[in-house]
Amino acid sequence: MNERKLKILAAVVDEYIKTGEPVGSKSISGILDIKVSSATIRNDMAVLEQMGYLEQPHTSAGRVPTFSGYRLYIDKFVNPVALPEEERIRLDNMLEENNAFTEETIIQNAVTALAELTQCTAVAANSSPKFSVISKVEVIPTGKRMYVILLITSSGNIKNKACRLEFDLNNEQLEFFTKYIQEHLQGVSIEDMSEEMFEKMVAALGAYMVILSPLVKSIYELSTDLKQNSVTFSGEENLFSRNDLDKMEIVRFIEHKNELSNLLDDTFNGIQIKFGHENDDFIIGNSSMIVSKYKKGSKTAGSLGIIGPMRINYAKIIPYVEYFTEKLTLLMSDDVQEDDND
Amino acid sequence: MNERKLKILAAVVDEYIKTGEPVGSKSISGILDIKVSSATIRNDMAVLEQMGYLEQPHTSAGRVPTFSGYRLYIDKFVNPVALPEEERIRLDNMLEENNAFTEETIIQNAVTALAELTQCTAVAANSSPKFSVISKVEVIPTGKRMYVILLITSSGNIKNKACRLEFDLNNEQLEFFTKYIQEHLQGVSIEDMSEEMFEKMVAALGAYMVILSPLVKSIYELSTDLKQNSVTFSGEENLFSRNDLDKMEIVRFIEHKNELSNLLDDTFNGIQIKFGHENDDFIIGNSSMIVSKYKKGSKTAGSLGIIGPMRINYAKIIPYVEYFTEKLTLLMSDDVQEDDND
DNA sequence: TTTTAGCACTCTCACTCTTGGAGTGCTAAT
DNA sequence: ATTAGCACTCCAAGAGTGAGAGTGCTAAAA
Repeated sequence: MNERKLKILAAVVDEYIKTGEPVGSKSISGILDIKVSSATIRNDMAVLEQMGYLEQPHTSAGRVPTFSGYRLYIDKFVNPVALPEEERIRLDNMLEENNAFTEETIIQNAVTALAELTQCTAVAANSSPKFSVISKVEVIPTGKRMYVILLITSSGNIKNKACRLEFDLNNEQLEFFTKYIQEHLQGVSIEDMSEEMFEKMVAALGAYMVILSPLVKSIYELSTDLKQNSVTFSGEENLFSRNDLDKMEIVRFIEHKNELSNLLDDTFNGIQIKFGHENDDFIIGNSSMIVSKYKKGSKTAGSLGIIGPMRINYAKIIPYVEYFTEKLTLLMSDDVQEDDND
Repeated sequence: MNERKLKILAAVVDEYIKTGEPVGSKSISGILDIKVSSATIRNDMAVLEQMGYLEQPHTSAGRVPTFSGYRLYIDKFVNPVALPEEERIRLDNMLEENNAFTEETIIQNAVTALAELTQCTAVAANSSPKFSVISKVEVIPTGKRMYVILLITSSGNIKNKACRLEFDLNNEQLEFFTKYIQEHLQGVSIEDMSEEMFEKMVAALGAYMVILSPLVKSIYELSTDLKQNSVTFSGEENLFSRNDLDKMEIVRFIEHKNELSNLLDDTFNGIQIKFGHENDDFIIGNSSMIVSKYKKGSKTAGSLGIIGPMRINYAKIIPYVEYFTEKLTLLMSDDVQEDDND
């Protein structure tokens, strides 16, 4: 593998990203700055194919990059540049749209912005709620035997759930229960809320147990909601404008999209690029996923990224993903700080 | 138009619904109980074509029903039967899944169930929140300068919004404001909440105006959320399994799906069937929409229905849509009654 | 030893041509 | 009013064709 071969590989990838057509030796010789004949390039391309970086759709077609080809290209030739100041300001504004104060809304904004900027499908898997604590529990009567449970976390996540009881509670009962669960839940970390904990709470209710246990059950259900990694999407419609996907692949994606919360599992930091069907997978074929992680304090709190065609402008997209995840890490840490000050 | 022609039309529609292929005179003569030759049927079909009930994709193909053909077929031959008792019980259970006590969750269940039962895309446009009143307003401090506004309506709709102030409120201020908005909003109908009303409220805050107006603004935003007809979907993925749609049509649908809230505009009661591209439209071509309305008290509160291929099993689907809307009307009225007893 | 020109070879894509089948409309007989 | 018969139309699928793009190999040139 020499300098020229690398350059040829880069040229093939570049051209393929641009046109989507297999690239032939002749067009490369036109593109490359070093002047060698197409025959020389042909020889080099044959070697690159043997090395596994290129492949031919069929005998007399040009070459197309393989997974490893893309990888090498990205490693050697994509140097993500820092975004210019004005672009960063623009992105910051996008994150703040619609008075986004809570984690949920900030992430929603990030995903929406990313989808818009890249014209791809953007996705975020947020597990940050798990690391926060219950900051507020309220039980609000809303009608005949109807009660709303309200759970607010230190990260600004707000969840509610309606619950119907067998009997109406009198003021005393309601006050007792509210006080009871506030004492037991406020300040408790979401991660620590277990089924056993709620079972103990029910048991400790004593005489009130029968009447109040549905409320506890509702709270338990809310807490499992909070524990779940939430996966947020935007720009799913951009999948349709891609003509390298047939309907079946899109169905497959939509049906399995929630499995994308797995994208948190990998332990690497920094930008990661995954190709569809490269491993056993949850990504669509012919697609690549550019994703990075954000943290809350020292813990990984979630991932943010895009899913686009494999022939995508990596150099343009990577800085966006990087910037957004950095920013999210910052914003999440703000929250943490605020909790400490409380 | 005689008896036999009607039967032929019905047979054509039935067969076309079954196979999706244009239907020829020969296959009809095999299906029909009255024994006439294919030549006779050919003559009748030519007449039916002239009358506008059938059409030919091309000269030497069989016949396909037109819009009017479908209409006539539905009017004359689709007699929706009442669902058997056990089926109704099954549907009732589907509506109650996941402890659905609020309008929102019940409608969500109805849409999900309908999509599952019919393998189509189901949609509901609910404007019922407009007819309810605010039953509860709460302002809950959740952190440094952060407050959550909680709005609960008599129909069980629960909305919340986070809001960040310039300063922290002390207990006195918070209590004052909570009391103030509770007095002004609780019991007020959603329909009556106008921008002017909120402007007056801000003005009346006097000295507190500057500090508290962001809270009022958030409440105003929540109230406009409530006023919006919410459109709920389920089974959108079923669009993909249809092979009479290309990607462009699906994109068109997804991009315009929120305009479907218009489906409330028509004033008819009972089951309505609309065909795509028949009028100027928001429905996909080749599709039909089977929709009916549900009421709250005496007012139309929303619509529920499905969007499927034009060649759909009307006799099977219509009873479902009918039953669900009847049931929704019932459940909505329960709510109203409960309010009255309050 | 590396590069290049030349050439035969391969494969696809777009196009045309052909053919079989399904279905019709018309006519004349029942 | 119905039916059998027949010529006609049109589509869909398959077979065949040629142009074009690109390759690999060989032998000569650098």
